[in-house]
Amino acid sequence: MSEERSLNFLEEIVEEDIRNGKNGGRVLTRFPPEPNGYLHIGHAKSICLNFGLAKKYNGKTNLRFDDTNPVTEDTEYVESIKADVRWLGFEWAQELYASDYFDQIYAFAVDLIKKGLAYVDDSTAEEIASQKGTPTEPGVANAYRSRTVDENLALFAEMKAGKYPDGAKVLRAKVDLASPNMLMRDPIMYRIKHAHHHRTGDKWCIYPMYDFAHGQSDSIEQITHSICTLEFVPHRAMYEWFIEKLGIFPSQQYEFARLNMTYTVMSKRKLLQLVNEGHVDGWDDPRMPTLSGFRRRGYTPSSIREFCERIGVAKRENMIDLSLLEFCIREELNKTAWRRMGVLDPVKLIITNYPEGAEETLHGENNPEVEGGEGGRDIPFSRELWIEREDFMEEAPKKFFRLGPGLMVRLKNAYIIKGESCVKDAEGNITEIHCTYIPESKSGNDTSGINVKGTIHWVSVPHAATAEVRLYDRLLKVEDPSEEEGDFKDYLNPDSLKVITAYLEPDMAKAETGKGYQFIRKGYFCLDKTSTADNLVFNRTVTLKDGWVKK
RNA sequence: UGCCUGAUAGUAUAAUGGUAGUACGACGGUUUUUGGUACCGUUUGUCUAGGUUCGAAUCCUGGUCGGGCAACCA
Repeated sequence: MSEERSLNFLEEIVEEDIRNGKNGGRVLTRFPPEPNGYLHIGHAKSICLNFGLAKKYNGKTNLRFDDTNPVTEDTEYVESIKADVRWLGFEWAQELYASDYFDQIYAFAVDLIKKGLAYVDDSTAEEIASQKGTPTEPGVANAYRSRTVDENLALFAEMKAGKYPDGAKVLRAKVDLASPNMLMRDPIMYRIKHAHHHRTGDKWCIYPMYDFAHGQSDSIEQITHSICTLEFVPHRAMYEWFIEKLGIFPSQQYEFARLNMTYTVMSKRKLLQLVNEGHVDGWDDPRMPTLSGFRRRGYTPSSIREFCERIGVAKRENMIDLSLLEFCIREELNKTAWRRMGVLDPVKLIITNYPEGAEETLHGENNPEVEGGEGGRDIPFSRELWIEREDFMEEAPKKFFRLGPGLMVRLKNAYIIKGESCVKDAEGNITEIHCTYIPESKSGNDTSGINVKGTIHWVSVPHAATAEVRLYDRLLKVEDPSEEEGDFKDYLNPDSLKVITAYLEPDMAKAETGKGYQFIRKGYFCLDKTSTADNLVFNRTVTLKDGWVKK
């Protein structure tokens, strides 16, 4: 029942805290996206970690939007993020916004000014940058740093009141201009932005920076374990400094290594570029590593959760094989997807000894992985079939277990046939394959005594449903574009999408949205959101694992 | 050249001073009306040099290599 699994380092921390009675054993985490883009699979790791940890230790998780920069954020993103988190299968305790705390955070700032720990600086961004020094040289103080508390109080109030234009002044923490940690060299707490905020409207013209909003929000919510990615490690000193000086609830920050995956990019900036420059169809293009992209591609929430579970979590940089994600979705779809036949690269097969005009109805089970097959469907059969072009070879090598002159193969759920000949056009392309069938070899009723090594899929020509099928492949040609010369876009895979017209079993006209189908021997597919009754559109989620390597 | 981090098979991740294990991948086999699935097997690893110890992936010291840090972004 309870399998012995070793704990990851975050679980160890939490268990240790519980053992020590820290926070009364309470566990409260948060998932804190900035609503300035769509969630991707890297966020899924964070979501699974935060919600998973809370669930495991009887805690809760808040969804908090880190909306402190009004110029990049939008409610469109808020809505997509909520939908994606729910789709992944998680329910948050509270939906919160950093902007809900603006009054409180402002009061915190006033408190620090009164304590002589914050000051208003009139310097330009360039001046502040140069006065900060470099990693090897300390920064230097300017005259504003010694302003009196009263002066700072008055100036800060004026900043809030809108007396100054953008960039005229900032509020800075008075920490240590010589700190080896650049972030401690008097970081900016507030900047002036006369911008409309998607939630607070025009109430504010000053907005807190990340360092003076995130930890404060955590503290206000009494978050016990604030989990973020490694690039925030140097921020932890500020996180703790503010909490200590403010004397507020001591949330604690812990960092893990973000997810990187081969053959894709994960940064919001790059994903935005792909969308804006039209390299993809939008945020939910099935090639995108976004959750909406994976959803449209046919990935299930449970497969992504399983993936997040399997990749583990640690503090070292990592690059996960795309093949692990593919394994996760195949593993699930193999158990759930209904089997159907679809010919993606059709060539006509004529059964010369099957009567012209005749047809019959055969049967195939929906899912061989399930006891009883989950029912089945009727499959029309006739004299002319579509088969896969690659399933016929005029001069077949030894271990080619498919069709060729004199070679026998079984038509899935139907008869054994024997290849006879083929017809070619002027260029030598095969246009028609002729074969004969063995009437007593009918599937389920085979008295022929013949054993064949191969089985191929097919679709009856007069009965076939026609569909547009989108074959997706990896976004990039290389595992890691950051290891290559030049821009990541130089490495976009030109074959990441192939649109073809395929012939499917007529039954596929009744395909349901959100359900995964296996086109036998070809892969897993799902109905695209643009599909209509007149114009069926399928997306390939992933191919089947292919053990057949041509010599 | 400052500070912070990290380093275990190809990729991830365990082993918390006591047999280096698991998964994915790759390769091979058995079964198979999907060259899928399932099952079985093989393969490859503790960055390096010292030290402590009966015993080191683990502790100590030096080095090497990777990632991060000087946004009025988060």
